[in-house]
Amino acid sequence: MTVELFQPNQIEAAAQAAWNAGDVYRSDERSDRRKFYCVSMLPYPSGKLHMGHVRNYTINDVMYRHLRMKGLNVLMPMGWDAFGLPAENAAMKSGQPPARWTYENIAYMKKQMQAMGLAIDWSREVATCRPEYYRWNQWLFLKMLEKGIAYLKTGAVNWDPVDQTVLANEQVIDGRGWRSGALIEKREIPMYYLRITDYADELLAKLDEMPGWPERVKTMQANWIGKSFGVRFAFTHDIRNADGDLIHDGRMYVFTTRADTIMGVTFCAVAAEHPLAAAAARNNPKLAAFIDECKRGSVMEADMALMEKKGMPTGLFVTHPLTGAQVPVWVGNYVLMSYGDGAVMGVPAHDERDFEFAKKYGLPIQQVVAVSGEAFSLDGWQSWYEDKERCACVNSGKYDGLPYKEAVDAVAADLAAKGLGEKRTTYRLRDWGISRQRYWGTPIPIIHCPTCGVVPVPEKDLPVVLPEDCVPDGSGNPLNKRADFLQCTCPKCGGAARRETDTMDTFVDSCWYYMRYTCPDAKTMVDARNDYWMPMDQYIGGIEHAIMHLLYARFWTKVMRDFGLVNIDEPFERLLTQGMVLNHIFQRRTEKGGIDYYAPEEIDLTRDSVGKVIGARAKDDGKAVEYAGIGTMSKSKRNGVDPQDLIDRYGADTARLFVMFASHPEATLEWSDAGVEGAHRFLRRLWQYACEHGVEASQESTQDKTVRQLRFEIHSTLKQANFDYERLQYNTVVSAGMKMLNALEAQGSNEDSKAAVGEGLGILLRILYPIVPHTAYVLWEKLGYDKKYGTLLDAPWPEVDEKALVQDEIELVLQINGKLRGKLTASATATREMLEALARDSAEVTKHAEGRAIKKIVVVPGRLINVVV
RNA sequence: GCCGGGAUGGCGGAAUAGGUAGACGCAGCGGACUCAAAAUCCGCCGGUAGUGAUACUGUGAGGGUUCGAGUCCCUCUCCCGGUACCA
Repeated sequence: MTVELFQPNQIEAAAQAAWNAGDVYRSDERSDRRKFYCVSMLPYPSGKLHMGHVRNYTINDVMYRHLRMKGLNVLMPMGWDAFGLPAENAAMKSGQPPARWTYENIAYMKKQMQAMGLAIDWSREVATCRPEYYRWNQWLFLKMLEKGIAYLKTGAVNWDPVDQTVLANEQVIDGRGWRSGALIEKREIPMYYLRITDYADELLAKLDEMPGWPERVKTMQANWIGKSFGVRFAFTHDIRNADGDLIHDGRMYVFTTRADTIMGVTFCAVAAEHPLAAAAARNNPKLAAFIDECKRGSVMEADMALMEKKGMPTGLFVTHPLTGAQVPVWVGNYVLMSYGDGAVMGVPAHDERDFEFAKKYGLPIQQVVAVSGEAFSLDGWQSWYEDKERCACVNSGKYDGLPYKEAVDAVAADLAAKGLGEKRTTYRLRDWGISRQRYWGTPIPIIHCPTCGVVPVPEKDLPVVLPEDCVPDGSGNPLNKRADFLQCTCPKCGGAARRETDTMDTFVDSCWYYMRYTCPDAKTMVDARNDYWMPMDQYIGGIEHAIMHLLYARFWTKVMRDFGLVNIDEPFERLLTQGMVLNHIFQRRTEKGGIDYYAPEEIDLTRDSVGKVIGARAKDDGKAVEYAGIGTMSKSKRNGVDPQDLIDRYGADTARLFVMFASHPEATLEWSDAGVEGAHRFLRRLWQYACEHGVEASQESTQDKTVRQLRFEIHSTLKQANFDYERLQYNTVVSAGMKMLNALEAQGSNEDSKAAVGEGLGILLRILYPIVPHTAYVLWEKLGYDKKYGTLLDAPWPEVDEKALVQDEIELVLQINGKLRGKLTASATATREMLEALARDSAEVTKHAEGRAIKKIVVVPGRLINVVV
């Protein structure tokens, strides 16, 4: 065998040329093998790949190649989540239309993926910004509108009063617009919503039938849906609005999961947007000012939860439905109009938030439940109230002594008798608002007619095509300035009308792209090919998508099912949530309060004597930069690492090997390239060894002792690698490959070992191939294994020779009182009694027992003997 | 704040159902080869004490269960992800 230098560029070019020539990754539906459909969450075309992408697609590629060798009909497609905010941001900077930026990024990133040698069937490529894709977003939206699954309602957005535009949460920094620096206001505007809450029960219940999903993801989704049982009831009143009409027919509804504490209500709180608040503010300038204050600030849950709980009395009272007491109504900044009825009952004695609110504003606190053995105190919050199963009513009149469940039943029955309340199941989950006041997205197919009102675009007029030459400038949606898009005729009356300019949330795009891959040229949304490939066998993507994307995609699938488009309930059979790849973040505040991010390579770090980072400066101006800790790699934070340098320097196989070896796929990974050299060194060694020792196993291995030892090493390592492949723990598969090469190298080459070396090398190339396909593929052919097994793409997966694993003697650990004290060698067939005797008579036991009597001997077969004295 | 997850040598990580902690690498140190360097090869490599055998100690902190705990339970700290308009 001629020894050539290991030259990744040549090797990878040759392998990829062979694959492309044979179009070897194209999959179809005619195979008689079992299908396996595996998909990586489609990337946003932000410009360049980063390490998170490399990790994601390599995991998918490893799985593809492994299972294809195992004889499955595997499909791995790829596409682009091509609509979204970053393209508009880039447009504002460069003056180029988002479409151009997006298509250029797609072209570049596709080239990078091809250089990685991924087994992608590119004939199925989908870009969500193409009309032939998003027309079906529009089509299904119209069907949902028809069925009432989509509906119109108002919702709160961030309004920048200076730039006169709606901002995304990300564009609001410390309550100010990222470009204008202006204080942001909440504004209620009409939006389309999808009734995901109608599916809440099924979305929750089905989680129990999804064994292929990680527990943590199912727990997060279940908590997000947040099913709770309680009572919805009304406080009555006779408060009227500006027109003199009774507000909400004189009923202020609230929901509670703790109806057993209803006798402890000492106040109520409503949201700033609640009609009662508006009514009270009419003649109360101070309250009006407070309501205005509440409307400023963030709409984000995290901010809301952290902000100081503030309130102001309205001077209005409502009537307690059971006691008839007059209860003061407050406006609270922590009450959300979008959650439930926008009003809550206040029971300061037994709700932590109400307790703090009452303490702050001097409201009465009255104990109405107790747990035996626990003392009630006004000094601080006591968590035993939260343990509702232990609670029983006190100071509650007829309910006294009733435990939680009975008390809730009794209260609910009494409220129902008065026609003021009933038991109700509620969800934390809210309907999904999909309207975005942005340009670069799927146009919502609606026409506004002065005569007919809101008119859906007829199906025959789909798609409503988004013009691709707009350039956003930060002052609202550019579609509003496009007469050719805006002006249209009403499909109902034929009169002049205006087209809707809101576009859809990009989460709509990612709800079903994986179904379009199965039939990218279908004349309908999906066709029969989708029934072949779906449900997807394995979905792979970042843990950050554990809730929203995955829940929306599940919901969308159920809607498609209910329209008869698919015959599955759940889209994803198995889910692998890849850990985030993190890197350092450096930032500097702009004058207007925005944030400029600096890439790590643009920074000089100063460290103290122990190497701890104590300062950071920008290389360009030498001035200080704030270190913002560590966070997930992203374009927006500019802390992504482009894998291209790695690929150019060491080749794709080294990059793939290194990323797979670095950690378990599901573990978070702090980026460091220390160790890349080691990965490359390993491939070089493999190449060198294979070239020098490559022989086809043609004869039976001898029974020579070192040969038997080598075969034991190879087959036990193969067994481990098989197990690790099954549980998708690819980092230890790499370890197994390294161990195997170590074992082969340790074995000198001679006539006795020739067959075993040939066998071992054939196994090694196959277990490494999914991870380093180019090197393994080229070596496989160079060494002639293809003549025996065929091309490595479809070569049979190696089988463990159980006979090679049989050993005559085994080593057991000897413990005394659980402490390691020595080792024993015993026959593999030794009985428990023999092992106990062996331990009893050992020098270690004599020494460490120090004359104490043996109480017990624990024998773990094949592992250890623990002598308890 | 709330929900989910994580923390193991100087570093990345391994330990499959509670059973030898540190596999496999990186870095480092010592040596071989070399005029020299690189590359390569061999050896050492958690800490403390000891020439050594060995002993003690050690998986974020504190407590518990067990013959035995990185792994199970309780309390806490820090970090990461999500928190509904980043994707």
